[in-house]
Amino acid sequence: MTPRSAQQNAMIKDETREQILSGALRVFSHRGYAATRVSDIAKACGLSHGLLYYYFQSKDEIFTELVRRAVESSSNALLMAEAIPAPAFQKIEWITREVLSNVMTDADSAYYFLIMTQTSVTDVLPDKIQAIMKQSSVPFDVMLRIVAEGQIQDSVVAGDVQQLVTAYWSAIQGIAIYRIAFKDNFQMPDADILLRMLRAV
Amino acid sequence: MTPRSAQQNAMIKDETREQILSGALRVFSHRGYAATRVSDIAKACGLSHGLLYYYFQSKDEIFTELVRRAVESSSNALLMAEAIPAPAFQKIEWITREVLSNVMTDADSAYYFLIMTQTSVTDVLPDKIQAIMKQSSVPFDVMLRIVAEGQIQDSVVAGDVQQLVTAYWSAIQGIAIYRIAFKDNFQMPDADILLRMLRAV
DNA sequence: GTCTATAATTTGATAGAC
DNA sequence: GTCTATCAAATTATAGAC
Repeated sequence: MTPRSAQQNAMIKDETREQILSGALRVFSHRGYAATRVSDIAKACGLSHGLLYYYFQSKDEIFTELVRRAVESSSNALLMAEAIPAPAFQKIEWITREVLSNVMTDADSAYYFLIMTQTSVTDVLPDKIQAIMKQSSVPFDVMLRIVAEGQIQDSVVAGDVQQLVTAYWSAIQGIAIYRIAFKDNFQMPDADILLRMLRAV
Repeated sequence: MTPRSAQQNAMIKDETREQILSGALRVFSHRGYAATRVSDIAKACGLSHGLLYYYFQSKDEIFTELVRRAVESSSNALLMAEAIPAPAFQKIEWITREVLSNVMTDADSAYYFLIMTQTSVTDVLPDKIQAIMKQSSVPFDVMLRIVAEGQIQDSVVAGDVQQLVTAYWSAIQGIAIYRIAFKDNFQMPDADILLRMLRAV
């Protein structure tokens, strides 16, 4: 048997790392940070308890990486939508359909939503995570700007912008959670139902 | 000092029991079932660790009682609204304003929502609780009936009833969670914003 | 009724064999 | 790279003093 090259080793290491993060996402999202045991994660990704500590320094570090990715990806998605050269309401439509479609077809997408929700509610979390969570308002802030823009363009209904976005974004998050809770019995609402909250009459 | 009467003792016992449940609701809702330590609850209600076991047989039993109350109160509220002798959309309006008002002014109300959400998502829970949770679809089912009634009366927009209620109820739950996450920075959306999802045009 | 002390388990994390 | 064995700390639940 020829020895593995350094490159091959690096690839294996990378894959296993992702494998751990994937299993951890599933477990953390369903049980929350504190309730998740390291051995639960190990079992979920079919690896030994000890091996996780070869890839990550602690349970904290695994969770932190997941929260970091959740914040990063949702922020990027919203900032990208904002940059689309189109009328405000078209941006809102695009975001809504994109998010709902992701939540429906990609389980991880819904899990990331759930992790963010849990993290925002829980009072006991490592400091590092608290710091990352402070950037978690980016998606909400982007929505505030787009909705305000839509009101100027008369495509979004009049009313308090903060209230409109709170209702809209709460619904998005609520749907992601419902999708996980109901599993196969879940029926995804059409984007138009949500858009009625914002669309000008 | 005169000895306490049996009646006085019973009152104290009842009050302390409620005190425990009140503290437990706050802690469980913020940390989830498994992450909540019995000593956390004891600290939250200013009682000793051991005393909780005088009132409840286990951590399970405390949580079970809270879930039972959450299911019961939300079911009762919705069933009561359904029984109001009024057009369907007026029932929906009443429910929406009532729930949002409660979530805003009564912290416990929002905590109950959060417990229900967590419980519906988590995969590892005592069997007893799983059984209670099966009744948790009552509010959703009531909404299904009222919305269908509203469509017949042409006061609710056309469309798949399941989808409409999923969007509406997800938004309600999402708002309750957001209210807890944002605390004093939260601005409650006006009920009309949510009602636009359902109102006929 | 309420507390403190403690027993039995379980957990996060480490060490060392392969 | 991956596993098993093990430690120190924390947790649920109980026992017994007041």
